[in-house]
Amino acid sequence: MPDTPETPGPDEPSLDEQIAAYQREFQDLDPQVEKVVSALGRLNRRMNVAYGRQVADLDISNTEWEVLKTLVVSGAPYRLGPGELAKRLGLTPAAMTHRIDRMAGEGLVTRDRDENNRVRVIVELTDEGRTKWLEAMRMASTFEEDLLQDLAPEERVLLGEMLTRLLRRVEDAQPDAGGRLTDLD
Amino acid sequence: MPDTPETPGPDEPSLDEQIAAYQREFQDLDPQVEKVVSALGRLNRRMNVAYGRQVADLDISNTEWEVLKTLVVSGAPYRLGPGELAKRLGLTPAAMTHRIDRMAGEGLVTRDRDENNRVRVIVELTDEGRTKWLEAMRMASTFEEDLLQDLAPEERVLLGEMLTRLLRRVEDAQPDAGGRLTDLD
DNA sequence: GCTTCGAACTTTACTGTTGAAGTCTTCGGA
DNA sequence: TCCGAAGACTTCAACAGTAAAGTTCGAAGC
Repeated sequence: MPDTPETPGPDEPSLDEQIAAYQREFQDLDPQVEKVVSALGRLNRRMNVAYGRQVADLDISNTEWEVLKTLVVSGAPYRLGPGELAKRLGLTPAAMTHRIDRMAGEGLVTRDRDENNRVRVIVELTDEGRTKWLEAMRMASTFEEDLLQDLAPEERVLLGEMLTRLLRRVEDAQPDAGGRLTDLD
Repeated sequence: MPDTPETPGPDEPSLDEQIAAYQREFQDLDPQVEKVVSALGRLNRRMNVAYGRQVADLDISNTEWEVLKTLVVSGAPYRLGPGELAKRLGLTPAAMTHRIDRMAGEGLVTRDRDENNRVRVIVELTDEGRTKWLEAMRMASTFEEDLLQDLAPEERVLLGEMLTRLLRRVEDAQPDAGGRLTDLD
């Protein structure tokens, strides 16, 4: 039997137990804030595991799926350079080189020199890559619909809106020396 | 200049642009659902980068901080076996062995054989490890407070409650063959 | 009291990522 | 035109993680 990375935290303490433990050690912790943050973290871990399992059925990895998504989002003709891909995925260019190697080998993308500027490289989605993306997307959207099944339509909108507000706070914050999230506007 | 992994997605398309792109390629995508899911993903990526930068000031890595948190949550006397730690962190035991090696070398934890059952190993938080956790927690809670500054107190509670509902859906779902999230109760 | 089984790590080989150095091309002066 | 600097990858060495095999101890049968 393989040493599986094991579904994260099977008998890990519940969210409330976890927060209670933190409060015992660190009194001025705001439990409301901590609940939001901890739930976000756990939710994401679980979701990534679920996505990974699903796309594995298509013989691609979670990381390859990320690349496919990025190319699709860039729109037709589904082309980006390795550097741009790396930036958008938060990877080093070196990692991107290897990832593209693999994916080109699997026929998900092609890698070619830009004839107009021979320093540049163009990574382009193949039809197979586009098909894989579509299949993954279909599976993902089913999963996501299941995940949100307990939320009424208005709640979904509200949740999306609140998360967007948080996102705006992190994304628009200029890299402040002290690491504080500065006021916008 | 080092090849930095670069703050994820500096000029990545906005959330709405991204969703619009998906819809062009995959018509029956529910934009409300997708907005929630994409915002969750992005938020988490940004937050992890931010945490990583903050704890780096304490000379620990994000992954080491995870271990410290897990031990603190377990409560006094802050002891767990490598296997249990691995399970809670979603890692293989092998990875845990190396992580503990490193952390023991840095004085954040101790590693000892259990005298009552010499197959078992006990990882215990040191005072230094506990101090690091506390400092990291202080920085994190400031950041989290900043992050949530645009939400009114009632909104924070509501957000936490909705996220908990989603979490319940993923955590309680039995590993269903088809990957569907089954109905509970 | 052996022996076998199973549990709890550890070790080894391989894969993927980072950080730093190297290569190749383009561009902007001297 | 030629040179130097900058940009865009790629290569290389070190490190972290996974999978699978190995080790060691404890427990359960015979």
